[in-house]
Amino acid sequence: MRREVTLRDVAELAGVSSRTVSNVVNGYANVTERTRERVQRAVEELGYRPNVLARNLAQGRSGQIAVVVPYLDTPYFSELLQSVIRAARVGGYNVLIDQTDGDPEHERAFIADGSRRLLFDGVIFSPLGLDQQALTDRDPTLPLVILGERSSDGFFDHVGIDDVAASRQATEHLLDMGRQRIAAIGDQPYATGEAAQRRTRGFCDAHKGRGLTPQEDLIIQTPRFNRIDGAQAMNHLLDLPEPPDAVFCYSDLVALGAIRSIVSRGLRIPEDIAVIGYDDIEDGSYSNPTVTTISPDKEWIATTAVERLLLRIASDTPPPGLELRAPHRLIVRESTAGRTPDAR
Amino acid sequence: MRREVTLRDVAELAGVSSRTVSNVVNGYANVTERTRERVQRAVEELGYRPNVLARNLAQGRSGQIAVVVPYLDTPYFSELLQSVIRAARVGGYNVLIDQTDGDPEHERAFIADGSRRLLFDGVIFSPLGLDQQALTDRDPTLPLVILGERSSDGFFDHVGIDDVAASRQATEHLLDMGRQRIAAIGDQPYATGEAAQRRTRGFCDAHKGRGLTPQEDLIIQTPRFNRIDGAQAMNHLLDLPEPPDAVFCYSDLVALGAIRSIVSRGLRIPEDIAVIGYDDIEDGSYSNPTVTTISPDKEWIATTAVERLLLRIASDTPPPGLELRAPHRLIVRESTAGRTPDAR
DNA sequence: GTGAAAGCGCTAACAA
DNA sequence: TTGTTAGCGCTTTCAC
Repeated sequence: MRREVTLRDVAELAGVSSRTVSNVVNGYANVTERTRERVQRAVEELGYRPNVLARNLAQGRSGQIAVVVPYLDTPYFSELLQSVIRAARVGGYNVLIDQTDGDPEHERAFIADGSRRLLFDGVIFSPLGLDQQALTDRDPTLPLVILGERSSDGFFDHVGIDDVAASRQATEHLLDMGRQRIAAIGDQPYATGEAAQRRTRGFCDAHKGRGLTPQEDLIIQTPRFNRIDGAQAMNHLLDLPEPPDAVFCYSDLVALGAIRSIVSRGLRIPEDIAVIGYDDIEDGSYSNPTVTTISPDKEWIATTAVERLLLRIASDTPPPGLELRAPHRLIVRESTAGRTPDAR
Repeated sequence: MRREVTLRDVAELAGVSSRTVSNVVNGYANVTERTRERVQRAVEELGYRPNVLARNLAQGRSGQIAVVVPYLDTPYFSELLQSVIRAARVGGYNVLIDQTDGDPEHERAFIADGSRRLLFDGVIFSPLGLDQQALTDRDPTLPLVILGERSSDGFFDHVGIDDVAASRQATEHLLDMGRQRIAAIGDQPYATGEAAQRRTRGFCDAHKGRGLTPQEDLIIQTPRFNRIDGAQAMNHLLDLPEPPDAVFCYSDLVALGAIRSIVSRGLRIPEDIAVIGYDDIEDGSYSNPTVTTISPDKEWIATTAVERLLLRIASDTPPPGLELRAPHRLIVRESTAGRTPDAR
């Protein structure tokens, strides 16, 4: 490759020191208009462009943040990432994205004392395979914001909606529609299933709040929150001697899978079975039927996460870890309300 | 931040030169077993970890590749990205992802002589707003692989399926089902719509091959390939005095939008109107009805793109730009074949 | 097989 | 306001 034009070359041509050129290039400090112009001209004449790698080393920062999610092709994450990238760009940061496939080792590599540490100035992380303990054993110098699962240990920020309240609200909506046998799909009663457990709790709370008892056998566990999980769980439910008349799904993908199963059997939604989802992904507003769902404010989550992370990066004494509650709301669509006469 | 442990510190403790430590750390060259061990111990004792930033500068490479797509939340891209990340990881590369929102300026910034040039060793790029000309005015030193749209100018590789053939095949499938009035949704008759135009060509070729003439007024243009575009275009078609009995959609999202419109009007798929899509995204196999589609081999595309890019990065004399044809196949589902008796 | 030392190109403390 | 210069921490040529 051709020899690169360096700061020194520019300095020489412009007849100034490299320090001055650096100042001009970075828009720093006080530089005489005359000098600035002279430098500018030299820059253009030589086609100089700063070497990011050198700058990174000298500054000890990379100008990049990493966003780590379990699966990129989960619509919830890809929709969220979109907003994260935009927010980071505004803050002058590039975004390095990685997916972990939920592999604990891979996840740990990101937040532990690793050789990649300096590659990013901070990490926004949506863990899946790591339990709370593993989150605590991390590089303490790494600015970190956690999304979704888990809760803050006081040393990082955590951004997410109130799962318990949201799930309770979803379940109450089904109860309000007069449903009697409500199933839940997505429970994960083990260390890494915190988020799922919070949803189950909300589900039970809603029942208890009305003096009802949730039926154990209608709470179905799934390893993940994908379409296939929803389809399988729903098939199981439909095979019961007395199938449910409503289902609360822990994600919209699960709901879409469940809907597929229901429709395949020739049953009607919501007449025979009402379905509600979680996440408000775009698919849910175009499917047949469209899906009633809990809609977390993704824009708020993304913006807040980036904001807090940049703050952490900028501070030399790390701010206290916050528990940040994103707004959410219930969006009622066909899967519980039925087709409205003039739907289009 | 605490003072970092450097190579020199390790060398001092181990009583060797920094050169030797570097050799050990990188698994280079010939180092005596004894020396290696001594160094290894020092590394552990001090908790040394190499500084990626310094290494990058010294080597003049970043160990990162960028993947640039128009929209991250388009399932086709997020599914593809997933495979790209995996393939890159195997090759020892990190993936920096960016989305351009189809903005030509933003796109140009990535392939032009920019200050971010050194941040990635190569780029896999799926352009949307740039025409062929703009692609040619790029940093000639940048290893580049283009996905999807456009064709190679001989200086970069292009990976994609044969759009004309695939579209022809899709259309012929509809003709084979006895459809008479076939519409096409997604044409883009302007400079940046090459891919769309190739699909339109295939659509027309299929008709001509059977001695038929495609009807101009059934070829609908859309600005993008999203659900909303499909829904709107379909509504328009349904308002025609004589609506089509089949639609070829230029993406699965368009198909899903179209399906939504059709179902909303109480029409049946495929009895009244058959629908075929393009891309084979997961949604299409869980929707009601499931979507017949053209399925590009995404794994092949991702693997090949990464492979070629790494090859380009490694070569000092750039290899010739190749036009690489990914395999594709037609997947027949309910939107053209109807519900099979024992569907589940 | 190992050591010495010269970069890589930029930033920023210190001086002038 | 501008110049001088010492790093940033690693790689790598060249000599031993």
